[in-house]
Amino acid sequence: MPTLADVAKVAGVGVMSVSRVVNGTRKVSVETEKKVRAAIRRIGYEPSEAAKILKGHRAHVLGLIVPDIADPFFAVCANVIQLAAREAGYMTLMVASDHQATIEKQQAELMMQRQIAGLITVPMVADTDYFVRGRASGLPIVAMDRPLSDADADAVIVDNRDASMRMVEHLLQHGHRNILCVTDEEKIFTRLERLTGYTQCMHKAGLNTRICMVGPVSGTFAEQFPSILATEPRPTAIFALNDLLAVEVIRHLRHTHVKIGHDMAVVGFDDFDAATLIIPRITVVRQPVVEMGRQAVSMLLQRIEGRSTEPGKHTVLKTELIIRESCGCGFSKTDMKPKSVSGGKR
Amino acid sequence: MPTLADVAKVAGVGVMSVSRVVNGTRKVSVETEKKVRAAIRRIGYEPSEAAKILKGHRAHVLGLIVPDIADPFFAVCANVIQLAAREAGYMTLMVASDHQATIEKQQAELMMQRQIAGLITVPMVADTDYFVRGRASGLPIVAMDRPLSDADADAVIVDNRDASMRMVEHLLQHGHRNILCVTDEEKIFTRLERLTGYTQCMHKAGLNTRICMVGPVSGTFAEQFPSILATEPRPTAIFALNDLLAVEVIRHLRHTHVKIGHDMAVVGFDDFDAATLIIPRITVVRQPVVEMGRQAVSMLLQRIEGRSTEPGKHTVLKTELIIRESCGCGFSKTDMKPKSVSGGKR
DNA sequence: CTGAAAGCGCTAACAT
DNA sequence: ATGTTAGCGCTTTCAG
Repeated sequence: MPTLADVAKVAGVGVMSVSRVVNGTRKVSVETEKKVRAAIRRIGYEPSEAAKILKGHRAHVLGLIVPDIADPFFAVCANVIQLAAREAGYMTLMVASDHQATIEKQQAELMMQRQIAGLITVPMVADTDYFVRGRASGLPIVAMDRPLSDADADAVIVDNRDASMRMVEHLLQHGHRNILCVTDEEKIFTRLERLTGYTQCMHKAGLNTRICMVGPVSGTFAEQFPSILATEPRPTAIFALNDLLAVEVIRHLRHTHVKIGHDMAVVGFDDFDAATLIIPRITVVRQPVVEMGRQAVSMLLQRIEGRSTEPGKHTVLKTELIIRESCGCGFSKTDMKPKSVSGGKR
Repeated sequence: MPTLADVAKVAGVGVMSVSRVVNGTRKVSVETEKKVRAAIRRIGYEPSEAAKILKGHRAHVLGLIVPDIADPFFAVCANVIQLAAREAGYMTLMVASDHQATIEKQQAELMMQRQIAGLITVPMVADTDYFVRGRASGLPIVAMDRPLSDADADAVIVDNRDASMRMVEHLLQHGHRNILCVTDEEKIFTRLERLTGYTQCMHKAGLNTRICMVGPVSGTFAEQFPSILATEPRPTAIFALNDLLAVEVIRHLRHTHVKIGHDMAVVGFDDFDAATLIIPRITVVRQPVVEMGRQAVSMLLQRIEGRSTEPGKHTVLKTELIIRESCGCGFSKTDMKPKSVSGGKR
């Protein structure tokens, strides 16, 4: 591993001239530059990031914490983020918090020790102390999918509540009055917002809410659904608050031969591959996953490069209602065309 | 940021005592240790990895290169690997090569510059020069999903050819004689092996092969399928060589109202969520994704910790034929039970 | 415009 | 068992 000093020796100049050429820190005579460049190529010099960090610089590395990399939603996010980071000259230290705030915190601190230039996180709790310490030490942080309570944090989120309301409204227009909302036990921002959207919309229409909570404590959807069906008034539509829940619901419905779209309308939050393979195809709220990732990196880079010093901004991205057939909407020629699913470019 | 020297000063001992306590390098008197530990806690010391790297140590970081993090197969791999790495005290530098050998190489070299302790890669070409340079500099490398031609490389792969043969055999047992194999234009190990398995099995049975290549050059499946159907003998079964291709096939079949399982048997390689949501459910070859990731990390750690110095081993993992209904097999009570999909723990 | 020296935090090697 | 020193590769500072 040749060092800066080696280059200097070969080029016959001082170390600082080499440093200046490499970093373009200051003016250097054309002749010196030529000699240095030649020497660099000749011995194959590559700067040591470790030495720079030791001198107080930050690593050209971004940190990324998501709950689960295997989750299609986060996988697409992670992919975009890593790509954008690479294009900007950064590598990505990526970790799954496994939905645990303790792991999230621990990994965030390890990343800080490594002098990452910035951090993108899908925080498990809105009130993280590592975030405060991070900001204190000047580390830019962008929250994704869920905001941080700290007013100084940038965040990229979507209009969860609004999306939820639009979806429920659509169901109401189909004449549904008893809409079951399926959620899980996680008390996270997105779920809560979506639930609120559902509740508000139902109440505004003068209707009762009906919520099925799925999870280790409450049990699976399959376990709870029979008794839900047995209780009047029977729901005629199901709104699943994320892709995983939608899949669970659909799977159970298929198993029990409840005909989706006929016996029971089914709609979901998050678009997923299977949504267009099933007949009828599932109506969903689509989140702009790719855009979210791009935005997060863009905001982070702004902070890193010191271009922005204002207090934290919340970028709220628009969701899209993808009306297909599972809500009761009829088939249409254009609707039946197989569309490429966003984010699945391969 | 308190340093080792700071701790030494506060504890009233020499720097090396502190270093020894922190790293457990050598015996230290109980008293000194107590003083040091107290001082560390008091001023909140945390070791600087950069300084260690400068001293010639390696970072406690693993590199991971996959073609595409958004691809469900690799997303699950990545998740497992990152988890196993974390459990072993390593962070993971993760990057998508976007199926391009140039990006793979470039990122691998950046990782090496950062002094990663080991690298797991899904190589785009079997013959990478960065790998050679890596080994030369003592960097352990494990290839995943596809082997490297270098005999000294560890690899974790599956029995692609055998799996393919078993699948085709199953189709033959159903009485199919004209089986269409759908593949893509990527000339990668897995695809080639699976194709070979198909071809060998067909030839062994005295049957002709029929291959539909999908890609930018050849065109989409939808474009080619009509003419395939028009040509005698008409295929009665389709074998898609990966999950993405299977989805493309299924989507087109749905669109053209070809009834899967009745008009046309459809089977795939790689299990995917949608496979069990569709009726009939899709018969597939399941790869042990989680096991692959775990194995890769385990092999890498062995090398890193110097426990193994033998030449490269190829670990070949067994695949599993998941017989469902799309191949023509009848429904059975146990088969209909919704199973949890491996790797999707959330 | 260029160079020399000091030092970032750590540990290997050598004292004690 | 413990302390001291030198130096990893780089940049900041100060002198030319």
